[in-house]
Amino acid sequence: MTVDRSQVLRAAATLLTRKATSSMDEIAKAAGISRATLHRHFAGRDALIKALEDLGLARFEAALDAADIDAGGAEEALRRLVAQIRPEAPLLAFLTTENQLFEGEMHQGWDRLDARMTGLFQRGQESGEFRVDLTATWFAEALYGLIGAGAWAVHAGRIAPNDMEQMIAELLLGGVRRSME
Amino acid sequence: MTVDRSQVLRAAATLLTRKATSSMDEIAKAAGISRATLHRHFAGRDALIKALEDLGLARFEAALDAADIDAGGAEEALRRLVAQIRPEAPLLAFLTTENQLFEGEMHQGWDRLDARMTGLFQRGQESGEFRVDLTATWFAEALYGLIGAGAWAVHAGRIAPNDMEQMIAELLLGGVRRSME
DNA sequence: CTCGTATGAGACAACAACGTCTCACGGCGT
DNA sequence: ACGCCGTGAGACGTTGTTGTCTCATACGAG
Repeated sequence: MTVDRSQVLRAAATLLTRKATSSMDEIAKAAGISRATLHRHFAGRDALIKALEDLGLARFEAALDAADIDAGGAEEALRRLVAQIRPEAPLLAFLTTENQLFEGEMHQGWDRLDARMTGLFQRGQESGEFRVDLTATWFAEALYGLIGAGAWAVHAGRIAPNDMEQMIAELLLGGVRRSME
Repeated sequence: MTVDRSQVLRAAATLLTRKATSSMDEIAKAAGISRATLHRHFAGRDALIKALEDLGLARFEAALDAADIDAGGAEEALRRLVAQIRPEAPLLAFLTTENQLFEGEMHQGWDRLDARMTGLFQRGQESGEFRVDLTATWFAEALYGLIGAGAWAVHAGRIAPNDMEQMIAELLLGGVRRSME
């Protein structure tokens, strides 16, 4: 009976990613609850967005922890990270596309997140696994972009949900070009 | 004196990418014109979005033409395409992130555009330049995502504007992994 | 069973944004 | 110099959304 806040937030993220101007009423319908209940859980639209950001950051941090990104090879660590991110893709896609969040004061959590992400790629560069002619910062941004692209492609039916993880990891790691074996 | 429509649309795209809920007044300010003038050129918000979509599609088509994507190697064709896309990145980033456009009836032009994009990657796959364990459709979606990521990274000051072209092309082609020479 | 709690449905005023209008200003061509 | 657009500024009514409220209902715990 009691509303699952995170489930509501996921539904909101999915809807807002497609249509950022959705009204609270549309969000409530998408979440399968009434507008009154939505307002009981989130004071207003701003509070909803904020909760969305907090949840997304928490899930991203959790994915980084669960992937144990400091262990083993950087490539394998990255694969584990993408695997952990997969179920949270719609949520994270919203965060990375809604730059509105950064207009005011950027959420402090992003700094830490970016640092961990960049650190992973830097580790790969230092170990010789990753190329050094592109910046680790760009690698992190590219991963964000590919998560969004993957979530959209799945939503649009262009790729199978189960393939998303591999599609993102393989493209990010190896690119489009055919490797010479 | 007379307002440059495309310039207004570019400013609108840049603003709307960051904050999709921007009001017409904010858009007008961002474009450096009054709200009245904005309304004189675009009947309403819907018309503005539509014009944005039309312009973006036209620029994308023009980039495909200018890049002469059917000539030479697929890799070089892709590099030429990215080079042509660069100046239009903010506009295209808006289109690919605002999936609101697809809620109703998808703009017919997207079909043709997707077909050309996918065709380029398929050509590369058939010639042996591009890997075949990922789909050409995904390659196209990934490019869209990387354009958005690149535009954002430049806007955020994370990468230099002049580097964006190379960053996108190199990552898309070769990925993160260091190649064995 | 009974109570407490959470929800859905709907009404309500307040507010922000929209779309339209008018009027005055300024540059530009004739 | 004159007239002509195109623009900026602002006022206006209208619409849609928001946030809050009340009331009835349904579920679960004790």
